[in-house]
Amino acid sequence: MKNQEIARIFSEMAEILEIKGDNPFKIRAYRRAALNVEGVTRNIEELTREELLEIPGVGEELAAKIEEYVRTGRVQAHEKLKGEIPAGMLSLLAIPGLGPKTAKLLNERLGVESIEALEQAAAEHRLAGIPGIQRKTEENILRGIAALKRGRQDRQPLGKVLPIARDLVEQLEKRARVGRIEIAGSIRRWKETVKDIDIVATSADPESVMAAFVSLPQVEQVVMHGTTRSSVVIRDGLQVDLRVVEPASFGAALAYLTGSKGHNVRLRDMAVRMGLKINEYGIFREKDDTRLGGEEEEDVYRLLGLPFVPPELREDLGEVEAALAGRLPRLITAADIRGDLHVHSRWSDGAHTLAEIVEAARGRGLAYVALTDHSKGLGVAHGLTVERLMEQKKEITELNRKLKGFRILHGTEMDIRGDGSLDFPDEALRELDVVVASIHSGFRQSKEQMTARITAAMRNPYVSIIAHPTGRLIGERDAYEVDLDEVLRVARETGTALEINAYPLRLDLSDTWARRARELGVALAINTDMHTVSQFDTLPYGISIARRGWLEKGDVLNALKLPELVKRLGMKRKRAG
DNA sequence: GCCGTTTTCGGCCCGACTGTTTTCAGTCG
Repeated sequence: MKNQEIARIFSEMAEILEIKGDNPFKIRAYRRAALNVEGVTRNIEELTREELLEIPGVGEELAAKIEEYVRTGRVQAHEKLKGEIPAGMLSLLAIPGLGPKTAKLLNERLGVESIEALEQAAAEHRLAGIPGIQRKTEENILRGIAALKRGRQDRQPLGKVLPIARDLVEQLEKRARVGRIEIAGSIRRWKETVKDIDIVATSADPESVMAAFVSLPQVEQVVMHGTTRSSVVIRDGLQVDLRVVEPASFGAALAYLTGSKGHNVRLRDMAVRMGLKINEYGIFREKDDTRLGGEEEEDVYRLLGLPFVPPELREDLGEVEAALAGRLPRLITAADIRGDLHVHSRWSDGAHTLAEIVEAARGRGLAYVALTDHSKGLGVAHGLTVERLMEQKKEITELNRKLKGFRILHGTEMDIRGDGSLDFPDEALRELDVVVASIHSGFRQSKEQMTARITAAMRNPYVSIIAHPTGRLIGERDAYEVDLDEVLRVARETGTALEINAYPLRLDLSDTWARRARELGVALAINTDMHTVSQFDTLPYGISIARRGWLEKGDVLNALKLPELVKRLGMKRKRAG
């Protein structure tokens, strides 16, 4: 997939155009196209000209550039632009607070082309005195460079940031007189990684809230301290933005701060065409500035004639069009999930007994779990031999006999071995209700080998689900090379489901691939892969990925009631004869 | 460069904060 590379080229072109001082709307067009190309779920190389033009923000010109890149591996206009600015100048834009205008100015006046050269010039106070630059700007640039060098992490996993954000909200509620308060931004959209924390609140005394905010104990640096808006950097290098508005503006501010930027631009654009104006204070009639709404987020959508768009969909990836056409999906919710099809017990490397797992699952409203302990190939995890698998079956049968309104399905998380063979023979698999198969070794194999291993497993009539299909650990380990287009094709062909793993560092399939799977009619299972009962509580992360992938209840295997699930699992075996 | 129940040309989302300025440009979200 060249989607990412093309997106990077377009956004680099936007940056160069910005430095050159080109038409701002043209720059915005490149940015928007870059964002949307990145979000395209299909392999962009396979799209026709007509399909390229359907990407929001891609017109004839940019479609031609995409085709040029697919064909030749480069974009001439991009090469030409790169030649028009000094090499290295783009790197300066990575410094927070330093934009294209200043980068250009510094380059013209001092000839700096690298962060190191700029740092030295600033340290020698050669910046102050350039028109528009005084001592403070010089200090800010040095601070920005220092922050960059500290390895200001670009994006951090949602699973790490969400608890921190919730804690901040709790502390603000305790220390300041806030009315309504909510986490906004990409956290509220449940993006798998986030760059900063956005919080919006109401208060009768905004300035005191700001004062309390910038003096929270975990604050390391105050970036900005205004009367209604402040920014701080806390431990872990996370930036936190707080915005305080009047109660009448809470909904509008929440919508604005939730974004995404692309989504907001679309809404505001629609508003302008309707003679309305949207900002973070409300939605107004343009001609006389009358406020029409804004206390609730729903106001914004209602006044545009749209149904409420759930935050998870607000990425400008077709949700505005779908809302206009009345075709928004009825997204799956936590209440729809009836079971968990990927669960480990003490039989392999889990921490709990079957009874403890059942109790925890029931306590969370689930009606079934599939016990899927590891297979023998995974020695480090005490994988089960066929003999122990059959012993386990006895225990499950016993326990099921005593249970009312809950069922343990017998399964396995079977290792797909390095050579592509499976860890259990069909005679053993036949005895199980659910077979989850996954890769645990040979992560460095070629794309062809990986794809062949997974598709071979899917062609086994007993394999029900492929777990964590890309093997990634966000921020720790990249996904292995695998042709997911081919995996999806074979999944559809064989009737195999794919997993959305709810473990916050996994979350694969990812949102965009889940959406593609749904479009192809491939079933998904949202599983926790739990090893301790507390990990049942990661389910919301998996559900959020499913929602970001536009999934409805009907797309998800473990939203089925038990009898339907059992029937569905049997279908693949029957088809295979 | 994109895009159209206002338009195929002429628009294109909107505001807070900072620093350097005396009314605004740059940056960010």
